[in-house]
Amino acid sequence: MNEGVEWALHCCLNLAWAGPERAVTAARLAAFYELPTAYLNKQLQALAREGIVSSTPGPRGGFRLARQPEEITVLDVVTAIEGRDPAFQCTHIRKRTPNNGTLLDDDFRQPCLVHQAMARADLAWRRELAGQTLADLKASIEGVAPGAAEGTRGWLLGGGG
Amino acid sequence: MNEGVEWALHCCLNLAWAGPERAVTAARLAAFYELPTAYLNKQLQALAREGIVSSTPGPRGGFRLARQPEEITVLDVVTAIEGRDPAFQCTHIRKRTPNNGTLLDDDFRQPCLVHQAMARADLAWRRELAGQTLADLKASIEGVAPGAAEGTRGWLLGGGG
DNA sequence: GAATAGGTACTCGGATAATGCCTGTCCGAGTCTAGTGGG
DNA sequence: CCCACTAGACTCGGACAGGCATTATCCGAGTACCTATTC
Repeated sequence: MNEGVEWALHCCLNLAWAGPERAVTAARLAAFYELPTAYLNKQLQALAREGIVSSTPGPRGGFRLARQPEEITVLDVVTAIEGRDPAFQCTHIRKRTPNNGTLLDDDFRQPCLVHQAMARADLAWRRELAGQTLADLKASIEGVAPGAAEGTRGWLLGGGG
Repeated sequence: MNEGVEWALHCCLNLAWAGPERAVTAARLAAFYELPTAYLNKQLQALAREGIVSSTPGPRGGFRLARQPEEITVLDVVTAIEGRDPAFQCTHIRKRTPNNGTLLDDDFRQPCLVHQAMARADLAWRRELAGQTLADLKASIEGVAPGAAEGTRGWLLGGGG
């Protein structure tokens, strides 16, 4: 799985803590985790394309959450980075079997059951991710780390290095 | 996800249909789906290392299932090919945050909640795959394609091309 | 003093290289078989 | 006729290149701000 997924999730949480008033630049988000700025910017662009964050250019520009944290699921962030395709790609090798005369032609009217089995697992994975919003994650973290919210917000918006 | 997963699953099913009496060569399994023989052999080696199939060298050699289909889950096959590592790798960027004085040190005694969220999804995925055995899959296919069992066995063991 | 035009600095955005993993291939080690010669 | 030996062929097994996606980077388009000038 793409490494940017982890970056995107943490950055979205940070943007949630930063609040919607002011935008946070990619450089500042990258500095927070010592990540390569330009590459993180690429991930943020992907989030912007999917309407998860909104970007504003120019001075005082940067990124902010485009929706409320309650309206953004973890799945949204993951699919924005990874794309919509499921991990398991059925290449239909089953249909390349020899002598379809022996194997009934009717066999191939049915969907590939191997594909179905993998699709079920993929669905369970997506369902689990879709069941958690950024707000849930944010609340959980604040529960175990009360200082995280204000501390992160202060560092991102303040001038501190 | 590795393309070999699809190959391995179909090949394991074919080995189940072929039965334990005679081994099936990698070349024959590859010919069944028009796959590159040497590369499929590589995947079968991975299955052999994990004890899912057993290999016998020499003439009349080849591969056969090492266990009963009831004792092989889809997850077993997937992890044999893909490895045991979960798709999401937590690189702990959270621990690289600046000024740990401001952010409470206690924060970092807790496990990363982003990681936990992804791990829960991974667990759901694995649980779904572990819930299905090769025997289940085999029975489902035989249900919709009654000729598959005998047809496949005949092609694999017989001399037909 | 206030408004405006211009310049400047800053930000995102997409186009462009470098790296690592997956894909694909090859040849060698080991083993069973078949044939051959001898008892 | 039966057995042992030898040669052969066949199979897996791991070591060796190629292609593509991910990683990383750079420069250009656009915008807001600041400054200087003019009314």
